[in-house]
Amino acid sequence: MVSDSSAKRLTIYDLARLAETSPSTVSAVLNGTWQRRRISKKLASKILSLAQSEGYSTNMQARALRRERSGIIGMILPLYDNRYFSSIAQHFESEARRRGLFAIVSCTNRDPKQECEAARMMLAYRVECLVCTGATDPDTIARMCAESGVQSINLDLPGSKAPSVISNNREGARQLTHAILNRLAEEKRSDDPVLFIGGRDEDHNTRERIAGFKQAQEEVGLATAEENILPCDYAADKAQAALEAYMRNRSTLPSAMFVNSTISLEGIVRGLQLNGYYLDDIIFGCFDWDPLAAAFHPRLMMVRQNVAEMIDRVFELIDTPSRDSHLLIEVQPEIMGV
Amino acid sequence: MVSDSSAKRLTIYDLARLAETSPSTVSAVLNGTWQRRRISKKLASKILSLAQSEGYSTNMQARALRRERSGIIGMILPLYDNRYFSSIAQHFESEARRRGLFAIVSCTNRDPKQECEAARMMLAYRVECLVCTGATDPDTIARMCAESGVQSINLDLPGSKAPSVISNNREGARQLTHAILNRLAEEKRSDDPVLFIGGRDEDHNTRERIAGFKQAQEEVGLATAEENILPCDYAADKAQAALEAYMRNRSTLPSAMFVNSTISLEGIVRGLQLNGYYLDDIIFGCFDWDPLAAAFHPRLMMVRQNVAEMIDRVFELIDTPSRDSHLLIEVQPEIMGV
DNA sequence: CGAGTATGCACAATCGGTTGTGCATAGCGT
DNA sequence: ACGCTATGCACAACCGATTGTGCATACTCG
Repeated sequence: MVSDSSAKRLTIYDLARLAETSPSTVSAVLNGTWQRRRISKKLASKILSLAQSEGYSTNMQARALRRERSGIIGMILPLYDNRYFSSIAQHFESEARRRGLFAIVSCTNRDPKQECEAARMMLAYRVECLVCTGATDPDTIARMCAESGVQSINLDLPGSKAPSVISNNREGARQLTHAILNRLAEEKRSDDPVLFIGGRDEDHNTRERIAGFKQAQEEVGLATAEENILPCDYAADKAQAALEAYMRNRSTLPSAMFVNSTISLEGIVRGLQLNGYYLDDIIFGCFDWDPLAAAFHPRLMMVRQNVAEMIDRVFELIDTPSRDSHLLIEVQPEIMGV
Repeated sequence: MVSDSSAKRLTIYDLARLAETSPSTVSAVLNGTWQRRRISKKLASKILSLAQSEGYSTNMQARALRRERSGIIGMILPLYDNRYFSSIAQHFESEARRRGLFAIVSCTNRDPKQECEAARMMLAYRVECLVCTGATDPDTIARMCAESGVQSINLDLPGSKAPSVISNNREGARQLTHAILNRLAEEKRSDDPVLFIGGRDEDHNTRERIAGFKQAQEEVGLATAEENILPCDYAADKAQAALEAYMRNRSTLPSAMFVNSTISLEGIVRGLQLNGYYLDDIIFGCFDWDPLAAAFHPRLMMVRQNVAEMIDRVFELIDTPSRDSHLLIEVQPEIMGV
């Protein structure tokens, strides 16, 4: 049984009684609008020090109700458990705080049902804006928001019913692939094909990354065999299984791999270790960034998405909303470890 | 400028008009208390289907105000960016959801000021309970909560003004140290000392882990030299610098290290790679768990704290609050990779 | 000294639900 | 036909803050 909050909390009515004034005056003082309302400095400071000493705290529910603004901004997120998403959550929170907004973040486990449920909750709490990160079905949520007259913004994965801020996946993948190819050339292994593994081919980001992967190879006069592209889903186990299946048809490891996420990388590395392969010679490019992984492997290059800038773009959209629901803002990621 | 929510949202008054009944009846129906209030089934279903079709959504601020219960439960957290804390946030959220509570989580960057500020915000939003995770100053927050009549619970790091749920750090460290010593014995390197590195010696968990570290060595008849204990703070750079300083006085790497967190591990691995050391022979025990890191290193053992059980214990305390502010519940972690 | 402005504050309506209470009407038993 | 209970709902008072408006009193100027 959750706290009975037996200790009744101080209200502006209590403060008014203590200061021998009216609730409206107290409210004006606490809001800083007292000069506009011509409250005397003397009374104002009396009320302020009373509020201080008595530990008054505004009831945000009452304020939200009356103002018809909750002061809350929401985000739904697939998971917290990688650097990319956790960094999104952190930047979002601190930027919201900077603006006097209260951020609430909900994890929805890449499950459309949970995404909807979370969005419904956030709308019930009257969020002023909902940022929809990596949603499997961003358009449904955008529609729900629109029906409630709430602004929504897609992040990481684009949608068609609200503006979207995403990484430039194609260009990032192109650069990462070039970095891989350069390494191969430096090590005189240019003849070996590069394997692309991880992600879902239905998802926009994976498709773009595959396009960038192919483009880079084309740019140096290489063809990309379809058998070397394995969008086996993100999960570690799936990637591990996909690589093992791939290896059943060949005798040697690929010299280089483009791995579509750290979670896929986990499965791949684990599988290779289990099968007794020596990892350090493999050139890895991973479209994701994890400094601990980067520390471990000498030939691991990683794409670090520019989360700070992405969140900045999101808040710019919040400040000056766009009517264009197809607006797509792409942010350039950075290649680490080249 | 955040959404003007120009599209006025439906209220129970609107629904009452549409259903030709009164707001109180609508409210009773939507709350499921209509049988108690002897509303006819016919009217009830009429209202329900109307609410459905019109997309009504309860204004939680209004409900919270009237009920004097927000339905919100809060958590403050140092960071999201490791597996332990992100998993805490996720479990907390899903358990809260299961109970019909709305979870809000705030990152406070291990900064006492931010912790206070976040707690103040949460109290202003009238959270029904505040879980204080890894707080640098849990007692201050516990006091703030107590003054507002709000229950608070410490997680991960204990406090003295509210019940605490933490890992059994000493026992976990003892077991991890034994695992390290066993590996050393298997590999005939028992004579080499084990280095303890990372964490802050002011913090309860680090002290306990050092105690467990010493205890395990004592149990097999080994003394622990103080010079082999380096609580250099958690940060990667600090750990890297501490190890480099340590190495200046010796010619060979330690055969085994007890690393106090993944963030410290990052600095250590990076430093060793930079200095050209071969990592795979080193036996690492890390008091923290990261499956990607575990995949990379063949001799890395990790302590996985039992987050699911810790969160269960937290909610048990919420269900049946304890008056004993010194209550300390310790949960056994698991050693991975032995 | 009287009209006009400035100063300092209080009143009361309102935001959208929730809930104790009360009032009709219908149904039932004798 | 009369009293009694049961049924079905509406009324109105909150919860705690915000804000448009209005009313005194004090001050200013001609």
